[in-house]
Amino acid sequence: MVAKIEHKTRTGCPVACVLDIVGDHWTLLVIRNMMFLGLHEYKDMLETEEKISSSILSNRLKKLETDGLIASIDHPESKRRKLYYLTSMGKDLIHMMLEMVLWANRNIDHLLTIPEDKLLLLKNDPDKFKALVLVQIEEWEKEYLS
Amino acid sequence: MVAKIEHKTRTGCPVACVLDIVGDHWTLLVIRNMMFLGLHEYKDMLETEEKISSSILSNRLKKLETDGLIASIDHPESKRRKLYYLTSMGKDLIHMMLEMVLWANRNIDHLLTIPEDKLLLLKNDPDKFKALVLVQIEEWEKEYLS
DNA sequence: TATATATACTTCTATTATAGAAGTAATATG
DNA sequence: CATATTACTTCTATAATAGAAGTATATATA
Repeated sequence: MVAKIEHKTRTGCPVACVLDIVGDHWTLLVIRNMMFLGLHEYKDMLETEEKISSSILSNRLKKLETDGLIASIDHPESKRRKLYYLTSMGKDLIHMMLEMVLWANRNIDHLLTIPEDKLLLLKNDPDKFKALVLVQIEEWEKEYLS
Repeated sequence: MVAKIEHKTRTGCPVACVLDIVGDHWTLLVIRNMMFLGLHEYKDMLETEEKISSSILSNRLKKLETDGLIASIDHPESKRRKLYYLTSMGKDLIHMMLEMVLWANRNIDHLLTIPEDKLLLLKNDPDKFKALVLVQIEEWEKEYLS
């Protein structure tokens, strides 16, 4: 039996509910770290180019865990390290994340600096891109989650 | 010739860029007002159930206009009223918005209070749902934008 | 014409969130 | 045993937010 997770939401509007969970400057970047950059550790997320502050990262990881989008385990090689990973709820954000990226590609192309080939695959075959991302996640899971 | 709009973004990561434009508690609710609720006036947006404050609404409408996601005209019937509407860039957010709603439907269903029939259409035929939303927007445009 | 009201804001203030620096406790490495 | 690494927490200055109140202009009503 799984305890029902409590979210505080402003209203029952799905847009408002989603924003109450991931609607801030940092939460979706943490998700990006795990989903697209394959990061699983605190120290690695601290070092991403957006320079998230230690307190915010800690705070967001906790909220994401409380909200059920991520989970964590001890690193098998060290007790002082933790591994964070996406739950099915977190992984399911891939569709929304991809639409964000595609919107950016269509509308603010000039601001982006991701590699051309990645962008092309994303654009021409978003489903394949999703599948590739999910395969990478699964491979990590096979290795670290028994 | 159209002036290039300047956005300040943390980095060239598409996720970070999109978050710099719409990544806060209120911006996407304003978009929702215009996209799904068919609202076009300040006063109507003030009265939505999330109870946005006047200063935040004003602030977000300005930022959205600066960022090129919405535009505004005087109300044809009254000079003291303004009509806000989505630009093509704003309308193009529909794909992302829909994925947000679908994620909510799949993962936090118990928190939502939108009508069952709307949810069913959304779920079973998201493309039709999108088309309907866009048709409504186009009808408004035909009436108010020459 | 004078007065009241509507609309789209702006201003003010208290509270909350954020960023950045520094500190801490537990573990691991040399 | 000394030093370093990791995952935080704590502190503080700055910025953002919410809510109440005020303002300017346009329109409606007596």
